[in-house]
Amino acid sequence: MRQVAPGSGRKIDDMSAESAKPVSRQERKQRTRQALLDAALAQLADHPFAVLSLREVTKQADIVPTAFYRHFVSMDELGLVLLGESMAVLHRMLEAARDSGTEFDEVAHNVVRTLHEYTRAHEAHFRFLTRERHGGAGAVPQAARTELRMFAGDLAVDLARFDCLRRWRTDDLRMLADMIVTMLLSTAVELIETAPRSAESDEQILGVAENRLKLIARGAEHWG
Amino acid sequence: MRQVAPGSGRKIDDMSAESAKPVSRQERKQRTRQALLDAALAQLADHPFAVLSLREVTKQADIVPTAFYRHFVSMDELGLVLLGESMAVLHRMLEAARDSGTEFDEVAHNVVRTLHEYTRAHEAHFRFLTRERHGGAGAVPQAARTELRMFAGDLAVDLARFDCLRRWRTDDLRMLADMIVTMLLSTAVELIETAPRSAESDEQILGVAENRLKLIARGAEHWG
DNA sequence: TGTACATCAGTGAACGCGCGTTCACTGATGTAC
DNA sequence: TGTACATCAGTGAACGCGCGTTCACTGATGTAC
Repeated sequence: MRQVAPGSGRKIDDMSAESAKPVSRQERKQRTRQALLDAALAQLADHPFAVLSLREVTKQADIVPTAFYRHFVSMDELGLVLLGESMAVLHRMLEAARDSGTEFDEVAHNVVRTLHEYTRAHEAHFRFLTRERHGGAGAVPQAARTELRMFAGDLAVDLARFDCLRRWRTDDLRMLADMIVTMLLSTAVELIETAPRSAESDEQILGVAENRLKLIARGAEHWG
Repeated sequence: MRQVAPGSGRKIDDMSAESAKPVSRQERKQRTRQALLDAALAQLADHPFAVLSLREVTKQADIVPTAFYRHFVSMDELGLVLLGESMAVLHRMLEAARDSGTEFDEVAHNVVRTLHEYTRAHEAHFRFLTRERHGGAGAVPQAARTELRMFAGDLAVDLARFDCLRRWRTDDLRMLADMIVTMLLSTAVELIETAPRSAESDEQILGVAENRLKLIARGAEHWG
């Protein structure tokens, strides 16, 4: 991110296709901002957010610590942006899984495949969400809990559309949605943290996850 | 913890019953050690373990920072001792819940009551466990995950004794045990974090938890 | 198109602070005689 | 029981380090004419 004569410091990926040479100031700023977010996300693989250091994040984003404040007023603000990104991923996943069937078992199968795809595409975000969910009293963990609670609410609305859940009490739907969210997130973390990574171990984890969903579905069918 | 002439600095609880005045050196040491553990646990209410500071912990235990090393070689060692305490609580709870019935619904009811009792008696330990479970790459979170995995294994063995689970595959029993452990721990955290605290809100949370267990039970009955 | 000025992302020195850890010490407790 | 010595939990000064944040600055980009 050092200032250089235009073009002289261009990175490899700037060369691709029709890469316009005149990188505008706001484009540069946007890139640095993204570099900060990426650097933070990378460090969150191993540590809770509360332990991140502004200096480490800026070092990894290749700017000087003080330049951080050109982009965020505090680490908490950056954390809340990451949370927004993570929740957007989750909502897109829910969108993708919607209408993936009418039979519970069919839905379970498809949901688990969708989860697999989204988890692999956004590992860091999934890890971040599960970690911060239990992360304590900071602004980020609190917001994460609120967001996930709202997300479970959205899911409950979707669940209400299933025939056998149509007449359930709202509380019970919430309970069901909470269980499913928790289960999906722990499956995501299992996928991410299992090493060595292989198609076989992924399939095994997905199989277990599908069974958990089906078990919940059986329970729901014989409820009340 | 300042050194004082014998008896001159006695605390109120030293006065109780037949409190022997001659507090031996090893008794004093044991008390300081416990004070350190308690201080750490108190701070863990709001923060992940990774963020605790030796200086804060010793301040709250009323000793000088350097005296910490008379009791533990590092904060990690202290954290692992806390983990041991927490797992002991969990195992005692499992023990107390064992043989609490033969019918699933009866067991669900009793288990949830036992959980309530143990959670209230050991709030900090329950919170510590759920937090560190997702806490990252440190020694304490890793050990917490290992311990909880083993605990789920123990629970799976107990589950195998139920008539309708007798013939389940080991994998499926593990899956069931994992779900139950996760569910019980999140119920504990809900109990702890819900404010304001009241008998009504506790009952509501316990009711939902009981339903979740029963739903899982229904699923298990109609499995395979 | 060329020139003069404004903007502002990134710089680097400096600050005060809390951190973990070292070390030589103190003085009450414990023990040997 | 009394005395001389050993033990060792807790002390306090000192260290070097990384932290978040302030500030005046630089110089390429952007704009007005």
